[in-house]
Amino acid sequence: MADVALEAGVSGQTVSRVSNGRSNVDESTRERVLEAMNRLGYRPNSAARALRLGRFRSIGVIMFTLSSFGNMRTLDAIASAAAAAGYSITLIPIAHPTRGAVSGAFDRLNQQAVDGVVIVIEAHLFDEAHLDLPDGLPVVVIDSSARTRYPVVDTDQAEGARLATEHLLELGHQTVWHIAGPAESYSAIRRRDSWEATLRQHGAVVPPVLAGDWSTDAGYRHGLVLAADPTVTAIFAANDQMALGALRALHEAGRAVPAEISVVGFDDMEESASFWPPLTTVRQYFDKVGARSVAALLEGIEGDGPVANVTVPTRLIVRASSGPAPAG
Amino acid sequence: MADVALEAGVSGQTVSRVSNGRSNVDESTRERVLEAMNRLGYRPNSAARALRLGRFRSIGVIMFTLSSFGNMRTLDAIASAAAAAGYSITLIPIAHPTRGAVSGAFDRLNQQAVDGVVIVIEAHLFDEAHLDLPDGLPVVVIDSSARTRYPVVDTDQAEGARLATEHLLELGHQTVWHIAGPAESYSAIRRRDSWEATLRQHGAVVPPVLAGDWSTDAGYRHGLVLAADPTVTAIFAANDQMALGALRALHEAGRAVPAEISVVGFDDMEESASFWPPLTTVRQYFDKVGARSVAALLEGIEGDGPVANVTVPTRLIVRASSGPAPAG
DNA sequence: TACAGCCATGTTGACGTAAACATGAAGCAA
DNA sequence: TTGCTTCATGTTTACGTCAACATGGCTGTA
Repeated sequence: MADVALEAGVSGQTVSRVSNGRSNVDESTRERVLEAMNRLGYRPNSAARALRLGRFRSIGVIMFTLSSFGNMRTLDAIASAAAAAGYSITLIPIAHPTRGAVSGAFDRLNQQAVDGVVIVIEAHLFDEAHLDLPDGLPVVVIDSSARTRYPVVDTDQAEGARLATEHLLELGHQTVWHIAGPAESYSAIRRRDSWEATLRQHGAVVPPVLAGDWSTDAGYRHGLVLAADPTVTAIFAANDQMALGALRALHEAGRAVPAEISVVGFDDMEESASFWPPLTTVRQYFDKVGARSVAALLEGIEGDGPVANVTVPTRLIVRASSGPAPAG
Repeated sequence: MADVALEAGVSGQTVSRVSNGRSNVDESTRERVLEAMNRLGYRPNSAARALRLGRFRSIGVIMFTLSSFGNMRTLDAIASAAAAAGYSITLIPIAHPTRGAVSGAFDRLNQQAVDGVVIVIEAHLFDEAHLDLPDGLPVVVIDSSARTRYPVVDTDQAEGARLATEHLLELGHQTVWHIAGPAESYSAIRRRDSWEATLRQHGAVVPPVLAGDWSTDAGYRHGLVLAADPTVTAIFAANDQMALGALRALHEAGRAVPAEISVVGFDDMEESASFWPPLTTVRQYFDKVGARSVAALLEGIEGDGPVANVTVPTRLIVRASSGPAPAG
């Protein structure tokens, strides 16, 4: 900065004013300074600026696997929203979801230069009592328990599961089998609970829950079992990947979809419309979740009032994998 | 820091030494300082540290869509490798891949607090002449032209396409049709070129290239056309999503896979093994690409010598979607 | 002319840290 | 004992920026 000031024949303060777009600088001076900046390739030092201002203009995002469809879309939306607000994203991945790793990540976070944090951890794995985020650091949680002391932004899991289950019941199926997500996942639990509640509400028998782990393999394994059971006519998988695995199992077993068995997923991945048959599923608006969480966080950072929770609705996308229950 | 120093009855410098784990501090003093830190909830200020050291311990990642399978896996690997080296990741997304947006991202980058940058932009969209990264800022490019002045880490696209094409030729197919990626993508071009070269090398006819855009829709559209052509017996799609779209088109047209037509993809997404039929494909090791690019970048940041390019091999994963050419 | 008010610009200092140098005590060999 | 080394710790300073205050020229009015 001093070099620029020298080059332009002004003081450092004037350079600072120009670089921050302040109005009280003479036009000719401003141009001289800008030219000097270009000539010298001046870049404001963000560390010094952050030190001075006490703000980093950066948002931390804590995530487990990036490799899940939903997390990725959410991250994308968070990044876009943050960029639009002039914030950058600092990614804090947690490779192995052990409690120790989570604590470690939070410790590292304390050292990070962030003004706020979005936590995208769906599991019970972090015990809030044990993680001490710096006081006053705004936090927003995505896809977790509502029992946290931080604001929560989340998809309406219960509504989505209800839509899927009712869709199948309305097609005339006696009941709906459920391939669930892992027991540690809040969203998996909420989908399962809502599936069960919807069945009861409609007076349908509640079959045993099939525990999965979001993977195609889990869907495949349970799909093989279900395919062998002639009484099964409708399956609701807790995500599209498990639905895909189930579809494969049904194909291998020679069961027709949807003529003999209907399958419904959850997520609406880009590929789901091209599965064979194209998958009926519950669409989640991850982009909206991401955008809303950033908005909430920014309110926490720049605003003053308390931040409200946000629930994002879902939508049932009906495709060829679900159809009327077979006669008889 | 001053408070901690006062509380522990030492100088700020000693606090600094403790906080950096230096060895030349008496054990009793160290404990006293650590205790004071805990009592006061002291967190080192990363901005001040960065200002003093001129290092941020952060790596910038510039990406187009996060929502592509490969990018996501790569980002995951980059994040893990960076975390292992004590670096954090600053994500710089480019929402709309126009040239202006790219330049904007680079401008923003200049303001960012990063020690190096990984560029994951596969298209020609950025003209190096026009983007002025700060001199001396280490850069590694993933999945781009080898004509950049920066080190490149990339999957061996040509080898992968050759493996796929030869696999089909060896199964007795007269030739192989290709659903290509977008013309702006370097990796798409390399796969196409290698496909073509392999066909020629084996004396096979080279059918017209079918231009796609990575999407399942593109695969579906071209798949419908190919399904209607009785001479087509083998399809090599430039990625798994287009292969999935093609599979759907073939199903709809009632063409048997692989009895009548074989299909091979590229990427090996997690879902590909569960497609119907399970997809033969070329596996890319995105995690390796990510890890290597971070290693290369760190060498550029912390090392001194020139950084070499890295090529990561691929592997053909044979599944049920490819089989011998139909007789006659 | 005199004085107030405004505006562009300059000067000073502080943000929190760590490198460089300084100090002083303890240990050890001649 | 003397002189030299080693090691823990303290002091000073600079990193680059920007807020706060200071300065000085210009304009307009009484």
